[in-house]
Amino acid sequence: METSDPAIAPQPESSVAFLLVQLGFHIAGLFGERLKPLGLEQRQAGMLVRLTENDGRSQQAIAELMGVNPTRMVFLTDELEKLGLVERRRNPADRRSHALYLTEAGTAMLARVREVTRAHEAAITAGLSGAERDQLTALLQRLAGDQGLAGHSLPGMPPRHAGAD
Amino acid sequence: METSDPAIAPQPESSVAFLLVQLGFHIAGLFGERLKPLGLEQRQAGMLVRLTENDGRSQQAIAELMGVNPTRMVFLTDELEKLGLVERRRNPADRRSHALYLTEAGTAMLARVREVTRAHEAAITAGLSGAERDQLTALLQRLAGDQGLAGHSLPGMPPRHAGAD
DNA sequence: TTCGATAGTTCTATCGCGCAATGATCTATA
DNA sequence: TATAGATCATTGCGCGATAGAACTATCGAA
Repeated sequence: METSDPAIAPQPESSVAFLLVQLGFHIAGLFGERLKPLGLEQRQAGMLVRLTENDGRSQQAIAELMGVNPTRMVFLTDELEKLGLVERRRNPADRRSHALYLTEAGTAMLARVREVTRAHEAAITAGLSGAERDQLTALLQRLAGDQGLAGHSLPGMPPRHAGAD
Repeated sequence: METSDPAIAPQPESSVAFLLVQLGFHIAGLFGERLKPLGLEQRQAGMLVRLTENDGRSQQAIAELMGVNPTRMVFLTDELEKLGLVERRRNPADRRSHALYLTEAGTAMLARVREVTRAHEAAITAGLSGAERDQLTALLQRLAGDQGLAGHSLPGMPPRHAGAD
């Protein structure tokens, strides 16, 4: 414990926790910026991703997957439907529920989202070597595992970002 | 680039950016939880920390340091003053401005905040060896530097956290 | 003294969010 | 078949956080 004893490291800048929070918020905001040219918010993009993996599930099922309130899900779906990216269809087996499907435009948009995501990741890790990237990924995954974070639960992305200057 | 080619890593769970966002939000929320027994929010605690380093500066100066709106600063200062942790004093040289000072209670509270911060950091990094912690810190600092993040700009902490079940 | 600039405060509009109530529909049971 | 309770989606309402505009007091300069 002599290498980095937290008891003598009161500088928040050298704290893992602080750095993670700072980077997390910054990167989330940055991703929002990168998404703007596509006319999407983070949540909307996230929903598109969830949808491909779960095409045809009910709104509530998707909402649960995303960890969002059913009420919000209505609004979120409204927006994506208005954009023509998602389609509500009555489930003939249970006409209470709306099954959600990606439209063709939605699939195309998802491809663009994936491209943005790739560019985003590349920009973030541009300063690292491949080995460092792997190292970092492994460490972060360890932390995430320790904290009981499953891969699919996004707690909450900031809707907008002030610009962080 | 054969070790972790982003072009063939579409799984967001293995993305550095995604992990950082996920961890950042989770850890910020967790810190908020740890702060609750003290009766403080993250922003308030953050302001106490900023204040020790800048005792006697004007509200606006502190606001700028923290990257918050002057309007918010008024409210923030109000709260801390109501709690008896911070004191507004008129600056005799310029009676428009309010110089901010930590009270004795504020200094005591700051010590508790630091203790919580230490425990928080320890809990986050409990699963890492000292060497790994150093490695991770170095990598994160590199990223933060690459992103142009100065040590003092907290873009925005979430006021509360749903619990993330 | 008078004028423009500045620090802090207050007021107000906006936005995101969750809870509760509602209508439609399903399932179970008599 | 008919009725009761549960479930899905939707809508309405209010709360809390926030930023921008307007206001007051004070400063510095002409």
